[in-house]
Amino acid sequence: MTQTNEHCNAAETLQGAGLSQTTQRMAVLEIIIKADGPLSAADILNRTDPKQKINKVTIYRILSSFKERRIIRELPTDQGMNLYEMACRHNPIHPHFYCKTCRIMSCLPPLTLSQAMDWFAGSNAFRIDDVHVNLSGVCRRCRE
Amino acid sequence: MTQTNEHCNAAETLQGAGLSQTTQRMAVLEIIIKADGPLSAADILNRTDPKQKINKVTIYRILSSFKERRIIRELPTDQGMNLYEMACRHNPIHPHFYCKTCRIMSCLPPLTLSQAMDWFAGSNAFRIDDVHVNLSGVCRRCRE
DNA sequence: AATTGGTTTGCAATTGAGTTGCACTTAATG
DNA sequence: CATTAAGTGCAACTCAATTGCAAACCAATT
Ligand SMILES: [Mn+2]
Ligand SMILES: [Mn+2]
Ligand SMILES: [Zn+2]
Ligand SMILES: [Zn+2]
Repeated sequence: MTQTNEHCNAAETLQGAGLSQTTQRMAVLEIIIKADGPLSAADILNRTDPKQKINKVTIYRILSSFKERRIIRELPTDQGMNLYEMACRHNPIHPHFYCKTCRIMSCLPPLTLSQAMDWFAGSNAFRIDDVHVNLSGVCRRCRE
Repeated sequence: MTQTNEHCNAAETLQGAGLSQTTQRMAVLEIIIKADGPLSAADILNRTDPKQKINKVTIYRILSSFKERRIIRELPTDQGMNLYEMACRHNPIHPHFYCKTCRIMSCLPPLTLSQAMDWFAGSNAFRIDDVHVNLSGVCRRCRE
């Protein structure tokens, strides 16, 4: 239910993605690696060293380039903002649970939809109000 | 791949949900029922009768109350806006495909995740870049 | 019919996440 | 070091969605 990405190394990850190793990128990546759940851009800003605060715009640009290079995944919420988590081999794609009250997104174990249904039927950990399954990419018409 | 909700009746639906039958609510609901895919608030506004244009705020409030009463489902996109579709018995919950190029969201047949993987592996209809599975509701800690 | 009170709508102003333009700074390379 | 493309900070901006408030609507009484 929590991310187990303590194995990822920020410097190596940047190098592997062909991104130069700036202090801002290192700081943002280390915050995401250390996090025990998905973070918003504001969460990341709040966790930066107050002595060398990174500009909000820079954080958005870094997140955007990390996402593009598949270092992180972007998780849209119903609340009009995105959350981010590591997309490394230690953190395979999985469902999430977003609590509308405390606004915390929890990671769930990877399951098929039907397994998930069974699991939730027998679980009272969450009261599920909504299920969203969304794929995105480029449709056939737009590729030709 | 398209919605088959031609069976839903706007007036009955409002009555069943305990909502009074105003001209604005009827217009919005009929637009969503007739649509052949999920619509944004702006899409709905564009489809209202120009002679009796409904205010944008009213549309948001109507969508909000429909969502609350489970008449419609809200589908967040990566693009910072929500899409809406009928949540009636004729339109069971299912995955969606959002094309980042033409910005059209297509409805996909209901499948388990593993079925979906197989289906997509053999299909070249879409180039899938992202998969999001999100549940939301209220967590245990927030319920007690 | 007129009165009442609660609900719904319209308009203007506002919020807040995310973006853009441009000048300044920094990291990588020789 | 010196050069230069890449990265960053700041201010202004965009745009979906929200809020406050007054006017309009509607149903239920008098
Ligand atoms: Mn996760
Ligand atoms: Mn759909
Ligand atoms: Zn909670
Ligand atoms: Zn397309």
